[in-house]
Amino acid sequence: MKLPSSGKQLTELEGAVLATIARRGAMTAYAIKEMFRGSPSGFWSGSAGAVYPLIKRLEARGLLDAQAGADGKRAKSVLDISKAGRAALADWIADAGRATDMGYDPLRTRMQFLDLLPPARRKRFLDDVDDRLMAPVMPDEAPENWPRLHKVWLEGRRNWLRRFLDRGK
Amino acid sequence: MKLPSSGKQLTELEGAVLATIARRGAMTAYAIKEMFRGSPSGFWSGSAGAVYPLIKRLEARGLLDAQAGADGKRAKSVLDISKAGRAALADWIADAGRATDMGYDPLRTRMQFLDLLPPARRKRFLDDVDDRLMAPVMPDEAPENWPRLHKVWLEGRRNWLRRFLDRGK
DNA sequence: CTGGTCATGTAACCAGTTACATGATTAC
DNA sequence: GTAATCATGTAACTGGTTACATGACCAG
Repeated sequence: MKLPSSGKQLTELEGAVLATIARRGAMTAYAIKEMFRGSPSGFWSGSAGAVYPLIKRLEARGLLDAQAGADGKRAKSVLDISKAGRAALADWIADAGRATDMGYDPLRTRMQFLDLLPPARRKRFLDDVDDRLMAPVMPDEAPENWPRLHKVWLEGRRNWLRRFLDRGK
Repeated sequence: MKLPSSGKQLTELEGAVLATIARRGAMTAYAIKEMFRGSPSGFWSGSAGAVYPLIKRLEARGLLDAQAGADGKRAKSVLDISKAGRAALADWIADAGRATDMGYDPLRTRMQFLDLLPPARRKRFLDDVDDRLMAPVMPDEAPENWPRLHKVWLEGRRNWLRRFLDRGK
């Protein structure tokens, strides 16, 4: 009704997959799956049941080109982003509306209801959270620019938490 | 296999609903639905198709008590949190593991792939995001403590964005 | 020749979504 | 009496999840 662009917009996972291929160059579905499995977010599990159907979808929409890659001798299909794929990707990234959506933040959600915990338990919880935010959880095989972003993100998160708690007196 | 507690853990929406009832006191499913419809997060739409089945689930698990409230004369069922519900709620809030999960952050995801945008478009995007983060989007009927949290959250977000961009040189 | 990794997939399930439907009550 | 809101639901769909299955290839 209000989307004059192509059919429907990419999901977050679809966009991220497309972006990964755009950056890394042609790769197999398996390689993509493995990259997401190693991501620091528990939100994307990189499960086969998500990735393979997703690839099929993107292919069907003409956003991915698959050529049968006889790299050693094993049959595998190597995926690359198409022209249309790049356009769709740019639209997905540059979508400021979606970018500024609040998203899904389990810490924020819980902070909202902190007062429902008895004080002792609340303190234990906050200490625990603080410890975990301090831990430099950095999976080895993360994409190159993840670590920096992740680090800055964690810092921001600690600052936010502190600020919120301080202002609450 | 590793959860000695009761059956299964609450989803984020289930936890938030339980918490809302705990804070507000007994209310109808409709009232809950309306509260979530007005939330600043596009993530929770407060759709009937989500809320009503969810209520049934919580009731069936004994976390909610429903009494038929003949308030005027209209038949409606007024929901209140049970003893077991309070316990489950506390466990859900105090779950530091889930609280420190990265969650689902459309801005973070896109920042990761900023370099894939042509410079001009990147600049437009970032300006647009900045504007939107400045806008004091404050729905009228938010729960009392949302506004403050939301404000601090937006501030933190702007700081993070700036820090990330600065450090990128 | 055996176990790990590459590679691709499917089936059953789950918790959401949109869209629709129904009816009672209330405000004007 | 009529339109908005209160109140509750259902049906069809979607994009994930876990768990399972299959087979080729490679290193020891």
